[in-house]
Amino acid sequence: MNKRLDPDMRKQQIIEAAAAVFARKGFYQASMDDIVQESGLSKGGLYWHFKSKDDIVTAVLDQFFSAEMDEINEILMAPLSVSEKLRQLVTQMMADTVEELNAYLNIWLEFYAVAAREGSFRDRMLVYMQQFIELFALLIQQGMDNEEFRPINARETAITLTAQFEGLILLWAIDPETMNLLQLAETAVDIFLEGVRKHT
Amino acid sequence: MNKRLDPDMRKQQIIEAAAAVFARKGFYQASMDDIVQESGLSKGGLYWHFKSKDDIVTAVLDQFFSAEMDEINEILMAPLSVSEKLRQLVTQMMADTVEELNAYLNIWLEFYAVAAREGSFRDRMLVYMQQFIELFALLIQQGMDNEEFRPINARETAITLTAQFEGLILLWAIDPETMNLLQLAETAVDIFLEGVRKHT
Amino acid sequence: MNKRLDPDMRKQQIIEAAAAVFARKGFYQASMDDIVQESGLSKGGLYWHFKSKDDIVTAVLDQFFSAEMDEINEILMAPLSVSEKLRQLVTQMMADTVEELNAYLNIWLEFYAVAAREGSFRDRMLVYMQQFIELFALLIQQGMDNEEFRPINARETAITLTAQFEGLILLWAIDPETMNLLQLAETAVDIFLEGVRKHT
Amino acid sequence: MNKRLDPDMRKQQIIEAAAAVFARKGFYQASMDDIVQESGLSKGGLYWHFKSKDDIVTAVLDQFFSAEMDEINEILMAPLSVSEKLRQLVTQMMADTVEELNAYLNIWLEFYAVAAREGSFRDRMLVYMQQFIELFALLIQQGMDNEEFRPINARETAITLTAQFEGLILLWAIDPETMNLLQLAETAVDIFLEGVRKHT
DNA sequence: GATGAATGAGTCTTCATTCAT
DNA sequence: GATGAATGAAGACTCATTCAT
Repeated sequence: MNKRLDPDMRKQQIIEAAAAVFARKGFYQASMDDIVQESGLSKGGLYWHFKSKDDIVTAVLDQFFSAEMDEINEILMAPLSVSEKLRQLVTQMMADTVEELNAYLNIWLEFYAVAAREGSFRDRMLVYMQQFIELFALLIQQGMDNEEFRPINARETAITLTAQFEGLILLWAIDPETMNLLQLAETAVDIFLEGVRKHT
Repeated sequence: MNKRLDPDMRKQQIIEAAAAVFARKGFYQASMDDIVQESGLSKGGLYWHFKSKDDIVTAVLDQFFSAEMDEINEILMAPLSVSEKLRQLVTQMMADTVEELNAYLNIWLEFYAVAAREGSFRDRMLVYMQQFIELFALLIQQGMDNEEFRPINARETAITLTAQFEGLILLWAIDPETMNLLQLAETAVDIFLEGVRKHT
Repeated sequence: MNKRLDPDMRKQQIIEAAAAVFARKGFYQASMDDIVQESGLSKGGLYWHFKSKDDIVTAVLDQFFSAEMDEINEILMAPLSVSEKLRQLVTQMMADTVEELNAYLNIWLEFYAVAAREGSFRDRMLVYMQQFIELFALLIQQGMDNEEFRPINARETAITLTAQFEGLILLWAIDPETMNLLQLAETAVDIFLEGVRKHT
Repeated sequence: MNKRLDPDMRKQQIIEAAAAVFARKGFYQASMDDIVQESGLSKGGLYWHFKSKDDIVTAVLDQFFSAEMDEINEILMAPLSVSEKLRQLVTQMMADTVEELNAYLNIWLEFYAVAAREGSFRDRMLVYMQQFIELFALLIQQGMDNEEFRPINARETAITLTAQFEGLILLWAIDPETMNLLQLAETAVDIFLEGVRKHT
């Protein structure tokens, strides 16, 4: 269709089309033809840039992960108290989820499902999860060092905290009408911070 | 193969076969032929008892839900302090998850993914989630009435708590080797209980 | 369902149900389950009385033929001039077609289609057609003997006449809204009678 | 099998294969696999050019109709008396039927059956029938204007005439051994022309 | 006689992938 | 690089028929 774009831009174009289609239909429900139509390229064109459907799925997810990680890292750099950073993070991430990620939430959920079943996907997921947990663990360790938090196991607590937010997104994805994700997240942070804070 | 079972037992037989197949391959990856093979029945036999593949999926999930709800209800009836009940619940549910539910975890995750995308599934999911949240909310209300807990919004806290456990299961499903689900759950309850307890 | 009817009545019950279903869906579109439902009997019950679906189709058609032949014979016995008999026949048969046969017209048409393709059906059809033509031929011969008609080949003319009416029913079946079958049939007889009448 | 034909030729190739199969087995008895085999294309290839079995059926019939209409139109253009044109038409059409259409007669008959039952097919059939009747009506009107024919209702007579020929084909399709279609058609035209001719 | 659960070959259709152009 | 026609295995589902009860 459009001729001679930079190959990376073509890939990007395909990834975006695929993401839109996957969000609408799920990885396995979506067909290559759907992606063809959404992308405006031809069947052969897709296969020139990606060698299989799984390849496209993987590319979509990688892109998704790195976008999320970038954002988190940025917030963690800010010069705030640990408690404050946690609040920020929550506010920011949930606001993102509600706004722009909304459309891609389905992909997110489906990826958990697929990852739990298939090795190659799981490995990619693990890398991401571990980075995420690592960041939280550092933050928590910092909190203990500060004496903002009481002594706790940093890694376990980090996992717990990650789980808390993934879980909230999960529930909200099922019932966005009744639930206010931002408000719930704030309640969760409040309880968490109260639960780990050092009584003086 | 086997002839003339009680119709309910046949349905049960099919549901179990289907659950096993779904756990292995996922709802959409699994074919009716897979279920045929696993169940030992014929294609037509399956369709005699269930009118479509979706019908089987739904039956598997309903069964799954009601089993879980039964167990939870049982624990909630026990004559314990609210904090103790919460600990019990966690210990019990996570132990279950690790042991018997293990095989069906994949189904669980995939159902979240599908539910976020398709109405009929979502509705079933909502009913379950609401029951679950409701139970937690009651427990928390009880905790406040007891003066075990400080004044908090019971429903929001219940959602938060549900999210915490669903989230933990989610993460653990991806990385069961490194994570100790029971231990993590206990850490989570500790923090939670500390976070909501009334200081005297 | 109902118990112990006379076997012939059971057969009749099945034939009627089948006729209704076939009219609605066609021989091949209709399933045995459709007939089961319409008849109120069970699957096994149907197969007790008829050994196959084709058997039921055949029975429906035989019944259909003999009903039509009876009616025609009756009219031919009446003490009228040949021209008058022809008019009567037409009036009667077309009125029947419009009224009661209406529902079964589809069967009629489909049977032609099947008969043109399959031996066993064709043979049954032939017997009926030949009887029909034979009757017309006799009538026409009578007309010549009477000197109502000019000398013509009785058999060929009979076939021609049969074709005329079958053809009218055919066209009308496709477009019953615009066509008035009775009127058309009268026009056809008029032209025919004028075409064969002896000028004196 | 063959690669890269002109798309229209491919469609034509499929239509011809399908027509052959339908003639042999009927629309509903024929399977897509039969057409695949007859056409030498693959399953996917068929579905690339036609989106469903019904689509193929429709294409076969459209082609069939237009071929027939072309031929008729040609004859009607000839500079002959109306009576002569009618004779020509009959001779030509019946000769065609006997020769080349022979193989496709079954399709013709089955289409009547299906058309009487299903809307989309009926509509296509109606268009064709109306064109056909229209042509005859014009011819008859011409005959009256010429004073070849006595005053009659042109449309009704046209329908009658159409019915006469469709009917003859119908009967002949059931019993081609005993009947001489050409001869019968001539007898029919004779009687018809005598029945409508103006006595001077 | 009658029931309805069970069978399994067969149906139409989809879809990831390939490849001649 | 790109196209889109072609492939064929696989999918969900149907249905005439059988047979234990």
